[in-house]
Amino acid sequence: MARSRASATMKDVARAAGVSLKTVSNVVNGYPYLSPATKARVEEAISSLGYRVNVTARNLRQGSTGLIKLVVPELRIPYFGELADSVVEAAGRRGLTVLLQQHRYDREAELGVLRSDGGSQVDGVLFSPVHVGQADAEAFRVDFPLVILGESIFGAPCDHVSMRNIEGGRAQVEHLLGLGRRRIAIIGLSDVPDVSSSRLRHKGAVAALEAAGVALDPALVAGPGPWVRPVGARLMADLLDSGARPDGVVCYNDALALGAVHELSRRGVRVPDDIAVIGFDNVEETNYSWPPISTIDPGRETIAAAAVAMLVERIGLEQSFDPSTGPRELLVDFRLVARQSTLGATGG
Amino acid sequence: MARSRASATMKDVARAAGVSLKTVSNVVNGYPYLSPATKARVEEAISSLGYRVNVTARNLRQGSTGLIKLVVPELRIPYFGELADSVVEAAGRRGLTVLLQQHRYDREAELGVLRSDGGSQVDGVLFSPVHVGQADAEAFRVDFPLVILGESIFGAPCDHVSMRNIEGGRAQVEHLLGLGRRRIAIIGLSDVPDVSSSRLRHKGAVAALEAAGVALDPALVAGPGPWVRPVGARLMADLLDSGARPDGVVCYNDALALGAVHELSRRGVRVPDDIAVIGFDNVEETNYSWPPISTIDPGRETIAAAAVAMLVERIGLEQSFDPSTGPRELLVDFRLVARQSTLGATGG
DNA sequence: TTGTATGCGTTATCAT
DNA sequence: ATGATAACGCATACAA
Repeated sequence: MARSRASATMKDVARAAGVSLKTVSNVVNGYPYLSPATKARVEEAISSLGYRVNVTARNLRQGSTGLIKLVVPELRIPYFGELADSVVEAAGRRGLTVLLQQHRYDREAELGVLRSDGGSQVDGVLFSPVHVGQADAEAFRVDFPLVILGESIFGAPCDHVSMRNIEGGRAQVEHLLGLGRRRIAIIGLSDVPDVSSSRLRHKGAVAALEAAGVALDPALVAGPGPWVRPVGARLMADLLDSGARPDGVVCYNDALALGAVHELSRRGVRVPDDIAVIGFDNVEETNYSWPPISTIDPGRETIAAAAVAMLVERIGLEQSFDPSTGPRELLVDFRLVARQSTLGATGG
Repeated sequence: MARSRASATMKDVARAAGVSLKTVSNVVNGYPYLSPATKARVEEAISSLGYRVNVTARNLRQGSTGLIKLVVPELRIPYFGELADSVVEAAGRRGLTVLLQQHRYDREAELGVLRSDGGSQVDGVLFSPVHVGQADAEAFRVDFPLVILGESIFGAPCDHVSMRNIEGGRAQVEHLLGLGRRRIAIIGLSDVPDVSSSRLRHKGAVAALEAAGVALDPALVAGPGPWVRPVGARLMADLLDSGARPDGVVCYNDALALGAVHELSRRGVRVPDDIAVIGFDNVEETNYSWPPISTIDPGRETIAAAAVAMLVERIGLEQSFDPSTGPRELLVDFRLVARQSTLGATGG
């Protein structure tokens, strides 16, 4: 028997079961006050007709979609792949489905997210911006639920989940200093003047050096450039070619660290014997590179769960939440993960 | 002035502009035959009211959502992160938005995708199954547009895009043989009896060995286990601990290869001098590990674009496509990417 | 070139 | 416990 292409509606089910539309709706939505007989009859009709609720119609009627949008630079960057994984997971636990968008570091694309139609078709948006920042604060005043993820835009007129970037940068440097390194190079300093992850981490790093009375050699600071592996490799190469001889390298993300370690290995420079390297993000890959790379774990799952929780409150799915609450800022704690790229062989 | 929370509808715009609903609709949808005056008046009203089309209502009316669903094991696996990236990109080029779902290798979750409501709220589904395969062929007979991605289920009652797994496995082995390796180990042989990537790649690998008259030592075949880095490391360790002394290792995906190389490096085994290693997938990470790992490039972008194109045809967005077309199977070409894990240092 | 009327499939408000 | 009927916001025959 050929399956009919157009699917059955509630009306069809109602007719087949000899009940009204409302009754079918009641059955479908688990309304408790139903006579077992009617319920059975309706369920019978549903399965025999292969009826499924039309989610779009339900959405129209209820004014919500059960969808949230996640906007990241690009999924092929391991950090964002892992972040998306955690967000999809956290959203799923709350019955929400995630719709994905990539902005590929394009400022216009990022601004588009904040335009009024950026929230259409979804109940809310999680946004991980790169080139839209402090200077655009007002653009974040949108009329749909929005939570900023991972970037630090202070005083933005919307909720915001991030990690303690300053303290993270400080911890990176303190770790190397604690291991006796003194000629510390830095890879990943951005040239954007506002409050980016890069500037914050750098702020912490500089503070740690100053606190220890160690001078930061400007010749040992490399950047800017996208935070991807090839750039890490190139910046490391440039440093070495310029005659710089660091004994420790702080990279402001793991991709840069992976590129840097790659370049060092290629040149036969021993890590960490000659140069210790520490990254930032704790992507899975750092644990399986050789040597495994020390890094800062920003608590990706915690960030994702917190961001989804905040968004859910803004959407209005939590009774206990006061909608007049002002913009909130949550800074998640991190931890330093020490591996062989700084510690050396550990009696494997 | 406080922005009203409930957004304006076409009716509001029509009233404000002193025209009918239909006219507003015409303006919004770019209907060409409009007097410039009316058009201007409507646009004025639209912007002053901050009107945005209600996508849900439009979807209900038009019977489609502009959404497709991508189901993968998990996004934190680099291969699937990169695949999702390409799918989102390809979908975007066709005006479709991607909704994400993870099945985390859970068979029930995979079967759920194929249940009748798996396609609700979306126009079509791209599905990358793992534990649902040949034996479940009939389950793939669903009443929504569906394209299987990357897994080889032959004769399934739906479209299917994959790569030439058998030839890929053969190419891996031939590459090692061509470099003079004879004691070839294999990592990643699955124990599922049906047509999985693993079995197909293995089939090609075995064929290549036989064709060359090289015996495959059963003691050199490792598996099963999830295709992730720690498993690659463990299987490599087990091989070495068992006293096996391969001079080449074929891994059926890159994560296994990365784990294996990691373990070899940890033990001070030289790659490729002592043991050459080749992976499969060409994830970006293989190019930045040390040494860079030779691999098979399955043409991820091509696969994604082809899968989206097929899905678009099934959805009915292509006039030229005959909807009565039977299930199609597309095998994308691959290429071998030779790097230092098999070639050795190349005069860096 | 523009307006009127109807329906997409569902849920909600009243009834009974 | 169930039914009749009216929205939700939009697009489209059809009419003018």
